[in-house]
Amino acid sequence: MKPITLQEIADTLGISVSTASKALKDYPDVSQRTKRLVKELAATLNYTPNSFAVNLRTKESMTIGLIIPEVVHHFFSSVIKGIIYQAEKKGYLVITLQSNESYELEKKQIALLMRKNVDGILISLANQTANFDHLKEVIEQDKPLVMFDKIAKVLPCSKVIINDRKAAYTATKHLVDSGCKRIAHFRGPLLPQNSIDRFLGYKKAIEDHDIQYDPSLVYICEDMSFEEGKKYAQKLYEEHKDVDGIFVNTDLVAIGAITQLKELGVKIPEDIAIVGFSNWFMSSAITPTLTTIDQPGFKMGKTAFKRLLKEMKKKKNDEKTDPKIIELETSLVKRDSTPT
Amino acid sequence: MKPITLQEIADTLGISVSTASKALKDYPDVSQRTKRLVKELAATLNYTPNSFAVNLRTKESMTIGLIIPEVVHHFFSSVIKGIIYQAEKKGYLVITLQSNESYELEKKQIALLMRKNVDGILISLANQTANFDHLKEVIEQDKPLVMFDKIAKVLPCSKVIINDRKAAYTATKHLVDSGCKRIAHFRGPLLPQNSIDRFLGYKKAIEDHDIQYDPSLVYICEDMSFEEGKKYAQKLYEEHKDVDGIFVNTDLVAIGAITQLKELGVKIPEDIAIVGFSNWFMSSAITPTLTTIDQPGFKMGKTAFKRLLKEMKKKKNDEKTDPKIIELETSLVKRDSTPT
DNA sequence: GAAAATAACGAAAACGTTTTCGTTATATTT
DNA sequence: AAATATAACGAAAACGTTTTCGTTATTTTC
Repeated sequence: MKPITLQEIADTLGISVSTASKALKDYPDVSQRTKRLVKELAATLNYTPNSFAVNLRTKESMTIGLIIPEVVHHFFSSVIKGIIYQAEKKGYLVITLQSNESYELEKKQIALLMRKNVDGILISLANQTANFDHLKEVIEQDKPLVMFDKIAKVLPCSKVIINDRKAAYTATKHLVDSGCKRIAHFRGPLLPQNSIDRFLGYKKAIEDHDIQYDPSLVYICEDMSFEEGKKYAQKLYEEHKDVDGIFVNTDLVAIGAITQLKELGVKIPEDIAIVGFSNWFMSSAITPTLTTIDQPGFKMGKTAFKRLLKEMKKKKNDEKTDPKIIELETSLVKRDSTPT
Repeated sequence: MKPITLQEIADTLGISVSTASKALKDYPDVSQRTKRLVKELAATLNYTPNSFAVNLRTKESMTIGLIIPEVVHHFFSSVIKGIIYQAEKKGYLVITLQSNESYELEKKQIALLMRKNVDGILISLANQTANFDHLKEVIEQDKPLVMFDKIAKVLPCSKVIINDRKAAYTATKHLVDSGCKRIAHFRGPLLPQNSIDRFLGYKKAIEDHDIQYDPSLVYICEDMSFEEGKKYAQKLYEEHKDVDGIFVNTDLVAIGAITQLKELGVKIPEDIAIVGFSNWFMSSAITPTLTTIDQPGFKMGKTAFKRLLKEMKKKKNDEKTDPKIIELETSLVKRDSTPT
């Protein structure tokens, strides 16, 4: 019932705690015979080191913290999966917290993780976060920190991202190349950098191809829901009969738009071509299948953890690491919502 | 840079570590004056207790483990959200692991969590898990354990579930009440109890209403994907022209089926009525909107943690708790895929 | 055969708290 | 004034491990 301790192993073997400990960790200054004895006894007694004591001694817990805006989200849950997968592979556990897109919560959670002495922190920012003092604090305390996807460019820490602007450019350019002359954009909220960058990519792409930028063709989706996709598709249909292409900030909204346009009798892609963003699994399921940008969530999670691990190791050796920005490749997935 | 310790506070105040500690925790045997002094200094120095030391002393870490078959899943991610939400509210952190539906991984992860000395464990079983020795071990070690959704009935621990059989009965009965005479069932894999129960509920419902059970109307979806929904809808359409209702194991498959049937020109709900299971957010988005069973994931997560917390507290007071089975209510959400 | 090297072990400090139990000094009761 | 109660503090053990540094005893070297 009571867990076995080194003390007990040492006692039954008539040796000291120190040699018992050293035997288990194959120190050179303990005889083969003793090592064998200790290891055998430990195995039969099912000994496992008390992790609390180990943590206290070694000052590390092999645990990292993860703060994410929203767990119930196809992209973020893929990232979580990647992080957990990679962490477990390397012997680390992950404490997950959800900021709910709230700055206040995010701030509290950072403090919480610092108090818990996690070995490192992974974070994707809440939309509401505009002040970064809580994160600066983390960096100043020399706690390894890696941001992913929703980042703050100004912070001196490593980041794993995609090039939203470039991807949006590619998506929009694909519409242009498909023959679209008047292209609308359903964008996300004003704050997070991602939706800004995607908007800028869109704008650059049309301007580079001699299409006049028209602000009235840009619709802002506050909560990026299916319903908003339908709503703005309806509005677009009423306000701009001449639009022949839409670049949508995210697949869910795009699918909402497609649903509505289909009901209005609009032919996709003949009348209006559509490109989404994310490559959500449903985008290959609907009719027509949705052309989109593949955003590698699982890989982003893996990469972010790998980077964090590197920084945690460096820290153990009292080495400094320079912040690194890792840009993951995205790709255009051509499907039936754009003409071949 | 170096974190502040009680020792340092005690030294600068010229008192002992013990009084410093007691002052912070409002022990009665320390003067108001000293308490004030210690608290003020602690505040200005930004003192936070070293959690590793606290863990070692108190033998608890205010951390629980969570093992879930798949993170990227609308229902499970809702449960996770509920767990994290409730746990954080009560000062607990959650270490999440993913079993990937693999028994071997699940076993390893249980061992891992036990070694980490989490205060309790929450688990939803992998489909592959048929042997429960690893969980019996947990119970024997007197570590609080609560199962949810995918449970093992034989284990003597608390469980939070829905009544799959009853819910499936309700769903199928709704089809009968809507006038369906020949009702098919797209079920899940053979192993997990949930798909068995849903099948049994379906079977009972039709038999209770004098409809002959016909095994050829039951299709097994191995991975419960959108594509399988399409595939078996196609098959059903070819093999059984007379079917006028389908109860589908999960919304995603149901939506696949609807998609395919629409393409075949089948009218929903006039020709074939459909009921799903889960109340995934997309089920209110598609056309026609999907009648389904609402499965309260977030609430299940909250409830499971609450139960675990109760058992953890009891354990601290050396009290025993009897396993309790908590059944959450489900409800039929009537939408357009069944006749009004 | 003395000096030096090596092998094997243990004592003890350290990690930072929490909590029990004494110990003083003062205040209260008879 | 003696006996008792109370208030305020500190010493020290304990949690279980890791790791440094001595200490033996044995072996090797010249």
